[in-house]
Amino acid sequence: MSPDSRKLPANMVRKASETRWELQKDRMLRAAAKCFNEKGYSGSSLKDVAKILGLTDAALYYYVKNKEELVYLCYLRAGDVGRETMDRAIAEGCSGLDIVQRYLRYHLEAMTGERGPIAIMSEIPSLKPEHRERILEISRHHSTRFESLLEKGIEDGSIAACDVRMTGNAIMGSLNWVPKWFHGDAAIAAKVVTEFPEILSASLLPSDRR
Amino acid sequence: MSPDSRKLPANMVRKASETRWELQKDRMLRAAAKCFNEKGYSGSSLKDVAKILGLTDAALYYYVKNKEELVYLCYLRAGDVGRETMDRAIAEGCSGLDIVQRYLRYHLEAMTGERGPIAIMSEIPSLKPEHRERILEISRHHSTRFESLLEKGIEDGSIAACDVRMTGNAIMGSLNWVPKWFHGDAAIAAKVVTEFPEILSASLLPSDRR
DNA sequence: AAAGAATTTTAATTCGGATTAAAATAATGC
DNA sequence: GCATTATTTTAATCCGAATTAAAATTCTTT
Repeated sequence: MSPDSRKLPANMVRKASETRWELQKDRMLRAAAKCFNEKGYSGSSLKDVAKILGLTDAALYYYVKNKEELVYLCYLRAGDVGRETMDRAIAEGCSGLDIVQRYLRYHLEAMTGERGPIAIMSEIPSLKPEHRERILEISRHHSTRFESLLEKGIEDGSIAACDVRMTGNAIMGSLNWVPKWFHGDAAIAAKVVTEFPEILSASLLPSDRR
Repeated sequence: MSPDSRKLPANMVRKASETRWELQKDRMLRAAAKCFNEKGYSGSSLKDVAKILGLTDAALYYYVKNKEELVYLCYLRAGDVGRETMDRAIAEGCSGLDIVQRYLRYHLEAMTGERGPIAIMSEIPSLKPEHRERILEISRHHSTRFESLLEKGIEDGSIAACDVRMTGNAIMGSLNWVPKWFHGDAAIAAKVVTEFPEILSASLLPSDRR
């Protein structure tokens, strides 16, 4: 039985064993993300994921109910990273353009750094209905938020007028694809983080800021 | 037995039945591309693909040896489209920038138009070794070609100096992702074709051309 | 309309990988 | 060190989807 399904005395503080469980689970989600990014959801066996962790496939069931939940959690985690990096960009940035560029940088730092690998949400249709709806909602919400950043920039004059839908798709598509070709090289990570925000935001610059 | 494995008298001209076979096979590859893009390679059953064609799963074996060959052919086809559109851009364009923009437009026209859907090469690792090597080679070659277009542009002054590797990754990533969210709407297709080349090539413009 | 070829279906068979239950090992609190 | 809980493994079982072979249907040609 997994430790979080244990009954705890109401006033008891959770301790080490649970932290370990969470740490292991997070390691597992990152291992899974790596596999899924490389070989796809159904193309990755639980044995593949377990091997990265030095475990047996059956051991994974101590952390998740089944494989579908494993992807779901990977996608949730990816959604968290997207939301958090955007939150931070909004908190720290000033103009619309500045926020967009910060968001791109923060998200790229997360993807290529400590928190990576992060799962590409490329097989949402494989999720069971409730999970699929949940992830779709998160995904749509993130896109919408990004588009409103663009609108904000257009209003404050930091971003040139554009079709925010298309521009959003173009920029986010490039971002989403990064985990497909980035495989952990630190030197490349540094380049990605500095170059990508510039490249991807170039089309946003109003003529007087170029 | 499939018609092209028949022995034909050396001077005999191939005719209708074979054309039909090829047409059906092409329909099948497009149906498969659609499934694979949506649900991934292993996530799509042959039954899924067959259903789109109004066939039974077993019927597909009249056209391909097995499922792996089906993906392989989808990827080959995607490679053809990439190569052809780039060929055409090179033949018709003048400056490096012009060629890049044409390539993007032609490729997007193909993806969103008659020739689509085109498979995203996202599960190359699932291919068997020979096929995988072949596709990797095609894929790498295409990237390299694109990067040399960027270099040509930098030399002829139509493109600003940049890291062609990163810039190539950024642009091609966005392009590769299009089939993930584009699902055949003609009005959107038109927008994609006109907007994307501009958005994606914005970072290439030298300061005097902005 | 009959013969032969092309195409598809029906009805197995096969196989890998997900899942489960019970047992074994490791860790922790007392 | 003992008892209890946490974690992992072993050893099945189960199931769906790929594949195959033979039969049925459809198409072409004459």
